[in-house]
Amino acid sequence: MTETRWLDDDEQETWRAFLWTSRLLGEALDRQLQRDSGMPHAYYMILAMLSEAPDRRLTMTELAAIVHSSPSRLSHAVNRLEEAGWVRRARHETDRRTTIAELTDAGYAALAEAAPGHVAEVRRHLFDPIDRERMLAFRDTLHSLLESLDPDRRAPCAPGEG
Amino acid sequence: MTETRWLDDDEQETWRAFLWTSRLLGEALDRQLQRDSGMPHAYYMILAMLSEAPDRRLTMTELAAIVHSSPSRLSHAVNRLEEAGWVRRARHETDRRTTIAELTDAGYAALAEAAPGHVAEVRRHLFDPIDRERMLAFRDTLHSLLESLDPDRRAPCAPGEG
DNA sequence: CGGTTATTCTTGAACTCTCAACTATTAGGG
DNA sequence: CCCTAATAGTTGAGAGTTCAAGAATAACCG
Repeated sequence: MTETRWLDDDEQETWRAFLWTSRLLGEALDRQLQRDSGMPHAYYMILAMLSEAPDRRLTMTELAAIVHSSPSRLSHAVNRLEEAGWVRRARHETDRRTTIAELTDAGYAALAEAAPGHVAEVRRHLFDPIDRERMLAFRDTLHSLLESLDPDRRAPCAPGEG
Repeated sequence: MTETRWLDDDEQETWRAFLWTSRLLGEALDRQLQRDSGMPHAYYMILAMLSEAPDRRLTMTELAAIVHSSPSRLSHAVNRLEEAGWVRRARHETDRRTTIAELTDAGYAALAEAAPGHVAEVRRHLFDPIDRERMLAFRDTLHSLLESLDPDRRAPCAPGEG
């Protein structure tokens, strides 16, 4: 046990600003999606990532890595999404352990309908308030943080339509 | 309804980087606190904010604003914290509607014991990976976002020992 | 004053997430 | 080959959050 090095004032302010920003932004997006499309943001993300995959199919493990979810969380979520008719489970051809999650047409339609409102909300809260230069610096900093948080680089931040 | 303006590649990358960063960081902190101190981060924050208040007391409304919580969430949380003996509810002198939440000595002790490990985790994930210059730029960007997300500026990011 | 409105806080139900435990299947090593 | 270990996924219980509803009190205002 070494002596604790406390946060100085600048660090304190940075940390709390990050905390409130991610909290408020997350809540704003959850509220908008829940209200307008009846799904939480985590579920939207699952549909979005599936929609970008080849044949709109991914194994549970692949999907969990992409949306940064625990296996358990994803399994529960897919249960709900299946009940809603937006996702379907299928068997893997050769490995009988693995389950494949597949976006249904209804799921694609729900995603397509939800997307505009969601993107507008992201733009309003995340991109309207800052100019492009600051956005790019912000992105670089986030990538540095991610590298430390997720050393295995499981998940891409690359483009799609989410 | 106007035509949707989708996110371009840089925006997409920025948005996802922010999403995963806040998700992973939040989960890391929750896990550390839950494991080492038996409380989720939201509860730690409540104790921390109370500890910085005059007499370690705040009304529920004040506290909710400071920790960016809904009244309901805070009420449930204080129920648990009261069961744990870390917080006590008291009456307001003149306004019988308002409840005052007060940090107990046991609560202060729990906070003091949890703090070093928590701060270490914040430092490890948030400050070790980036230098001071980028941290300050990061902070400024977050403040811009906060201004849009929280126009009433309800909550301070100013220093304390949280 | 008296009635409406706003504020403060709490509750219960529904839902999501976490964690630990568990099943089933495949891969590895003597 | 067989036994162990690793991988893939699911489940149930417990805990936290959200939302809508409601109770109590205070403030407003004609």
